Amino acid sequence: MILSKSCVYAIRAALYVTANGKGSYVSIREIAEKLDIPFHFLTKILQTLTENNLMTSFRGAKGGVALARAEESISLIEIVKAIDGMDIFKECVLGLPNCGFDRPCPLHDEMVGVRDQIKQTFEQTTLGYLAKKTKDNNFRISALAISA
Amino acid sequence: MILSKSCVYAIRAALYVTANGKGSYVSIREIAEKLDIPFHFLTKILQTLTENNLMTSFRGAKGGVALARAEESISLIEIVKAIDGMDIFKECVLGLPNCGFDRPCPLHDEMVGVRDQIKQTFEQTTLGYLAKKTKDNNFRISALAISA
DNA sequence: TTAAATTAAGATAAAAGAGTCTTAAATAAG
DNA sequence: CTTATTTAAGACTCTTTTATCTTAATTTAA
Repeated sequence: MILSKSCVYAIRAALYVTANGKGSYVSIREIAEKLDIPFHFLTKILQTLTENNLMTSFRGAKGGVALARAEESISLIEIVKAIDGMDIFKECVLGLPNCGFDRPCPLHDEMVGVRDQIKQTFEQTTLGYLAKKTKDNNFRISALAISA
Repeated sequence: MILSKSCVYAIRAALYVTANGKGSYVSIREIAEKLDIPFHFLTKILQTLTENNLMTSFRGAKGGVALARAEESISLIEIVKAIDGMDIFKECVLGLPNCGFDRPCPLHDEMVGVRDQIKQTFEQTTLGYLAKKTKDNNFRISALAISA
C-alpha cells in the first residue's frame, strides 16, 4: 500500500466534500456514513487537514468541514503531505538511507522513474478536476453500493 | 513503502547470498550482521523463502542458506510473491475493492500504468543480473559503512 | 561421544497503525 | 436559557508488523 489508510480516507473524504459541499459545511458524520469510514477516526484525520489549512471546520449544530480554498487550487499531494508526509516519495525501495544519484541502491535506477511519476500525478491532480471526473464518469469513492 | 520490511530484508539477503554464496551455504548470522538485519527475524523470513523453494537451507555447523536455483532464473517478483503476496500489484490506491477497468476509482487510470511498471520491473529483474550490477557498480545493499 | 555451530520453531514483547469511547467546547434553534 | 447537534481532544483498545528470546533438532569436527 503506497498510502496509509488514514491518507486514503483523507483523500476520499476531501473528494466527497468537494463534490457535495458547495457553499456549506458537510458534517463529518455524513462523510463517514457515506464513505464507510469509522467516524471518530475520520474526525482526527480531518482535524489534521484543518490544522494544515486544507479544510476549515465549524463546530456545533449545522457544523462540519469545508475546503479551505478553491477546489482547483488543492492538489492531492497537499493531502498526502499533511497525512503521510513527503518522505514516501523519497524512500528507497530497499529501505537504504540516503539512496539517490550519489549513493544508489541496486534498484534505484529502476524505481526513481515510477516514483517521480507517482509524485507528479499527485502534484498535478486537483480536487476540482478529480471531483468533476468522478461525477462525469460516475466513478465511486466508496466501497458501499451506490444509494439513490 | 511499497514493500514490507520483511520483503526488503528478503531481497537484500537474497542479493547477499547471490553475491557471496557461490557454491556453498551462507550462514544467516553472517547475512544478518553484514546487512544489519535482526538475526532471528531474518531467520524466519529466509525460512519462508525456503518453504517457497527459492532457497535451500542446511542445519548444523557449516550450515546456512543457498539459492535453490540458478541466480539468473530467480526474479525479484518471486521473492515479493513469497513474502508480501501478489495483491500489492493489484491493490487500488484508494483501497476500493474490485477497482479495475470495469469499476474504476477516480485515480485508476493514473495509477494503473505505474503499478504495472513496478510489477514488470520486479518480474524482469533477476538476482543474477542485480547482483552483478551491484558488484560492477559497487552499489550497496546495506546501510552499514562498507568494511574491507 | 562430546562440544560447537547452525537452522527450525514457538512463545513473547515492542512498536506502529487503525479503530473506539468518553468528555469538553462551541453553535444553532426552539 | 435549554437542548440538540456537532467538532475537538484525549484516553484507551485492537490488530498487524517488527523484533526478541528460548528451546529443539541437526550437523560437523575434535
